[in-house]
Amino acid sequence: MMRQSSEKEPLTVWVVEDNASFRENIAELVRQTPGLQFEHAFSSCEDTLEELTSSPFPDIMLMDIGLPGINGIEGVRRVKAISPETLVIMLTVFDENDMIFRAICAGASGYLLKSESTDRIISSLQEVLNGGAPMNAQIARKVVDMFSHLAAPRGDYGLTSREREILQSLVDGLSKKQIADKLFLSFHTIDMHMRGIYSKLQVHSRSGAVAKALKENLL
Amino acid sequence: MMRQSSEKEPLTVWVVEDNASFRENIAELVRQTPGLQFEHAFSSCEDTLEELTSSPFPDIMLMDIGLPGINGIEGVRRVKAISPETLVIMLTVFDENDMIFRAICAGASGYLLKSESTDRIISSLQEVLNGGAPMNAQIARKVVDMFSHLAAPRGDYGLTSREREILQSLVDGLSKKQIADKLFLSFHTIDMHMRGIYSKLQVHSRSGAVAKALKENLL
DNA sequence: ATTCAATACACGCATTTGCGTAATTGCCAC
DNA sequence: GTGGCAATTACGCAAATGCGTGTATTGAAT
Repeated sequence: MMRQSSEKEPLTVWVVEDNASFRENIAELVRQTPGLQFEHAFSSCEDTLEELTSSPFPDIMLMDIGLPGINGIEGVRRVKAISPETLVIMLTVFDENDMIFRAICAGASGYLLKSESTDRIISSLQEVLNGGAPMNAQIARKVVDMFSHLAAPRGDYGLTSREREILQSLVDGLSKKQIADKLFLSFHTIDMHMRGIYSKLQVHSRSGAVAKALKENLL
Repeated sequence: MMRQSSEKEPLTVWVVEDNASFRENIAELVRQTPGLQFEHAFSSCEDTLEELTSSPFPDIMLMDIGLPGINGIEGVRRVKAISPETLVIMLTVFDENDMIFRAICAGASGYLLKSESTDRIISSLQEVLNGGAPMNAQIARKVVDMFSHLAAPRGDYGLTSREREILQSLVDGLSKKQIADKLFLSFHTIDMHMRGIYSKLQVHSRSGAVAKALKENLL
């Protein structure tokens, strides 16, 4: 974070985009911006990954999603695998939910539409370096919505705190005896509590309980 | 979304904030903004929820996180439960990871620091109505980072397809005998495969295997 | 041709589990 | 002050599990 303050050198930027004119537009834009140093432009992930084996890693990469061959999603994943410090901003014509989700999961730090103004694209480079995650408002909302939908509603089966504690130990793979030792309780007590857990969760085995606990995150 | 274009009436805004002076600041700010109609200010979630039972629901709510009694997180949850259409923007002095996460999961559409400029706060109201998710750059990044960490990289332990098939049955809570019947195999064969699963996953019990399978979603 | 991994089946045994049944203690509410 | 409830300890037993050890077939890799 705040990389620009700790380094004097200009920030290096690579561009990965198969459309030649758009690629040149961006490149020119970066060249004209003080503090940024345009280094390479590629038309494919393959070329980019190749270059990564022999060049110093760039600080920022602007990457199209709809690339021929290795697409942008897989591209970010591979780039981040080689150079985790490189911040990748995805560029796309679509604002399709699934793509955004996958790009972010693959390690992208920002997600912009190609229709954004050039000013916005340049300012997003600053933003990402300052620890931000440039994305347009609608995309930000989708991310937030996905997050809240993804967050399981934590089903409550009326487990007591003791039972939750033991359930956690089950998830950790402990046997009744081990749990008893850990909690300074008798083997029989643990056995008893597990019966309570089983009946409340409506399962008949530890694996069933563990599965239910993790699937509906009850801990 | 895009509510302002479909409705002529000014957008109603409620403010929930225990600090009296900050509350009045915001209220005044809203009053002075054309197109927004300040309706109520409350110092607690309890009062707010009470009012929701008798008043028409507001379009937007600005809510402090650090409230006495019912806190902001629980507050959003309850407000959204009563009025899902109301867009809630959280206000906070802290930018603590866990809080952001919980607020978003509870249904907040935006997350701003109290240190933001008043201009920013007003513009965020427009932003949220336009389908955005106003949050400062650092917070956006944290959300994105949480997302990517949350997306399990589907660890591969070199399980064979047969082993994955059996692992799935374990997650479903079947016993060795049941799995054997289901797959038309001998009990012993299942036993054998489970040993393979255990050694590859480095666990020593079915619950351990189930936990690992679900935590790192291996299926 | 031979090694290797995956698949399949088998015996034995110590340990663990799931469950029926039962009793005691502490605490909170009515 | 008593009834209810969570938490605790307890015995016994059939069933299931985890694991050491062994054999055999198949297809892919070397």
